[in-house]
Amino acid sequence: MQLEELKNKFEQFLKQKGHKITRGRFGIIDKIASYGTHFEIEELVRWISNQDKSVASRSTVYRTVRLLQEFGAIREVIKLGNRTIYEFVAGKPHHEHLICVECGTIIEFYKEEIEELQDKVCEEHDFTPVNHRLEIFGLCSACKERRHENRGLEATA
Amino acid sequence: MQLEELKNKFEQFLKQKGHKITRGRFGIIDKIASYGTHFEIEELVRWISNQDKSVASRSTVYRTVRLLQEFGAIREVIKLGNRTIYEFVAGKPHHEHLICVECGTIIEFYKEEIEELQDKVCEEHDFTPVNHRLEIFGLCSACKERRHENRGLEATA
DNA sequence: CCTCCTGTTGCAAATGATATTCAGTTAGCG
DNA sequence: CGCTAACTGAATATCATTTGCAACAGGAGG
Ligand SMILES: [Mn+2]
Ligand SMILES: [Mn+2]
Ligand SMILES: [Zn+2]
Ligand SMILES: [Zn+2]
Repeated sequence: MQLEELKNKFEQFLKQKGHKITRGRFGIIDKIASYGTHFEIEELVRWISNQDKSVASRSTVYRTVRLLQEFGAIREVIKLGNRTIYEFVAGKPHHEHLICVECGTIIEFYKEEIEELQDKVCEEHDFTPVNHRLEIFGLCSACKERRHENRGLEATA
Repeated sequence: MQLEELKNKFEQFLKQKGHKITRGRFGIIDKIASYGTHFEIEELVRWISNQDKSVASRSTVYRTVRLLQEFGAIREVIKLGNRTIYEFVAGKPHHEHLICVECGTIIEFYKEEIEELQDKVCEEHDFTPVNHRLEIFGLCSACKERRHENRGLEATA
């Protein structure tokens, strides 16, 4: 399993920074990995404390998420209003997101051509890209249908 | 000037929603228009209160920015950490942003092909896009140079 | 114009997410 | 082991944004 590999690399990372290898930090990684999808920190905090309060406190979760971001295992993938949605990117290939503003459904996609065009744009502006985020907000097919139905009822009322 | 036209349309918008035409709301529009670039709300609040405290209070600025967003004259264009950068889009054509993480410089760009590819992706997922945001974070040319210089010094130390 | 009703404003206080402080606890080098 | 620096949890602070509320001002109708 590549989760172990990631943990090893994270260990290296911590050592290099003069940080310590602690139970809490690795417990959090396990929790995030088993959570399995996009998550918000508060959501994660609640989930962890429901499962096993001894893993880590809210403060440690926030601190560790930060470390994992620096390390590169976690990305802020969606910023909607004052919510921040993260993703565990262990091994997962890079991708972007479609977000349904009605029901919150998240659809992932990857378009090579878009990536290439971005590089082109950066070159044109002598800009060195480090990372990027493309968010497309709209309605998923289910919500679009639901809206049509409702509109129909209103029209006949 | 198209600012007047925008104000007229905003007036229509307000009436339709059962809202009132007030000095404060239009004063804020003028301030945002004359501010001229991307802005953060707190920044705008400070700027307005430096210029003319009688225009509007912090609360009214927040409330009005919200209205202008609904109306479509303002967009949240950049979300970085816990900062939100807005833009007055009156008449300005749609575009995306390159953001220098070192100095904060913002470069605007527009790539038709990227827009088209996005539409394609949405179709493929039966998703109805409402709006989108593409943020590319990295280093502007000036900051890239500066880094190289520093790296050079460190290397010889 | 005046009146009245409703939406609006400013301020203070509430939120909610995230950061920080600090005192007690551990990791891990020697 | 023993020590010291890093870590942790709980409480507290911060920062942006929102909300409650009492005073106030649009604007429709007279
Ligand atoms: Mn994803
Ligand atoms: Mn812009
Ligand atoms: Zn949906
Ligand atoms: Zn720069």
